[in-house]
Amino acid sequence: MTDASAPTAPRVRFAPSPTGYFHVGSARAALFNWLFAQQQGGTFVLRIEDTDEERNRSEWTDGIVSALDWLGMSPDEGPYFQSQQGEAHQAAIEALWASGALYVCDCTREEIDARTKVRAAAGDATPGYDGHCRDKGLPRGGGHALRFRTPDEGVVAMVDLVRGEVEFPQRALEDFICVKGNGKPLFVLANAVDDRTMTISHVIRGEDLLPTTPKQIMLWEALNVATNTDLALPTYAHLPLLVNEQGKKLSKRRDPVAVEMYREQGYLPSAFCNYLSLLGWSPGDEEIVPIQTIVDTFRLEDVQRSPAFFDLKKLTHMNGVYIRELSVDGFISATRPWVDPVSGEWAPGTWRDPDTSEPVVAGPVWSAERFDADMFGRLAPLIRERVSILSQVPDLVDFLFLEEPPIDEDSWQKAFGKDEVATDILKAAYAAYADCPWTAADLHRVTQEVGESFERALGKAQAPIRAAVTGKRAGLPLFEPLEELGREETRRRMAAALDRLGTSS
RNA sequence: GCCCCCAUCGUCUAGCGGCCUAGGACACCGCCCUUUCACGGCGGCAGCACGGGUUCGAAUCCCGUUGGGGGUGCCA
Repeated sequence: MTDASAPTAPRVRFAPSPTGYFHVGSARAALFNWLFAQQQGGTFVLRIEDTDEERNRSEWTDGIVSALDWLGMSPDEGPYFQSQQGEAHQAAIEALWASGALYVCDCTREEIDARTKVRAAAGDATPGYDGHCRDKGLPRGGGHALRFRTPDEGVVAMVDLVRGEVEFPQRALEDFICVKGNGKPLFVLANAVDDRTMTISHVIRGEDLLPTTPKQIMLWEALNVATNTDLALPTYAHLPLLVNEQGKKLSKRRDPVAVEMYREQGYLPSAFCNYLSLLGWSPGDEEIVPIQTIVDTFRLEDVQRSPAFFDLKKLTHMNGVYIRELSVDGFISATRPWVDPVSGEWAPGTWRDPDTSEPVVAGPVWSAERFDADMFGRLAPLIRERVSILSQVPDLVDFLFLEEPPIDEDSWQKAFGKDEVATDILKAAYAAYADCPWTAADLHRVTQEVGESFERALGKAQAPIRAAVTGKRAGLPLFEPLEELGREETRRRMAAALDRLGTSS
């Protein structure tokens, strides 16, 4: 038995067009749809709007599906493909035509623009198409487009869950094209028809689509009339745009918008979603909260109406917090693709920027044989505290897994450039390390003693040793890695450094 | 040009008429902790765009101005 008064579970859809990569703005739209569906016990539908007839469609669709999967927002239904809704689209077009909602227009863009210019000169600022072909009664065919006849007076009013009441004066709404000359529907029509066939209850999308909403509402109502149905209009919710530091809509050209890139760089999906949820919404007192808390407290009505700047610094900070909250084992397995890729598994370095065809991060610099998982595991707690994105890990441990430490010239200069005592300390430590007990604690003590003999604090005393053994001036605490490296290799590197300094050991 | 949307620290936000001499977070700047670097702790800087109303009382409501953004394709 169904209770007519019981609210039906909402059906929302995420409807991206395949473009080769997954845009962060899309990810945000997907997230808010997903959150709403989760909370309301609704259905999250994925619909690929692929009517642009492009190549590599399946590959690009795979990208969307796997990106959603990575983010933990796999759809309950779909993916459906707009390109496979041809029959429904044609039926809708025929019904609209039969009901007289459409008319044929044979104007060219040039003709329309010319007339607009003339009108402007005459002081009439009404833009857009002027209804030139409205009553010409042109026959269908001949490669001509079909326009939707809009009323001249009145308003289209809607209640947007985010924005409240919004009204559009009809006189500003031109007779828009909804069927191309080739008979295929335009986005505005196809999108609305698909929402009807998929019985979508809530359309949650970016603010950039707000201006097309009145057209879709008119289309929806015309479709109801034409097909003698009474499908309820979906409830709309238009999310604020994600913008760059200039306050402009995130653009593919100059902003880092590919979600794949964030994955490559080692952002955690949990942190990424948490950050995205903060753009235009707030969970309250604490902003770093589990996804379930977000699901529970999320309300479309609370979504901010103004655009939000996508702040990489804050995202990165939050990612660092999430990394530090990982268990040691969790950290090790999360880091694995960056330090020890397993063939067949996802690995960084595989995704190419569609514009440059370049990978965004490089893989490990050492060979698989040199990587020591046990050693890495023992050092993991020290590493975990020092990275905010996972792709920073290799740089912290490379010296452990390479034959020779990669010498950073700047660090070398800092360590030995102007401090002549540095070489003496290195020499003294080299000697002291010859027969001292080889544990981190002992190395700590012995190094401190060496430093004291030169009236140098430990902070100063460890610097030349660090440069000699790791090639860098900053990194993990020194003595644990030295213990791992072993007496022989550590002293070998110190001797090599002394050689390089032109001193004999 | 026209239509639409928006307006709290540099940024993301809390605030939904009195609890606000406006709270938090990121960033930034100090100090502390410290074997480097980080983490962490403490402190600091910094905001209700402007002008009119409404009200005993306005960041909160209304109007206007200014500023910003989006849309304006036989793209989606």
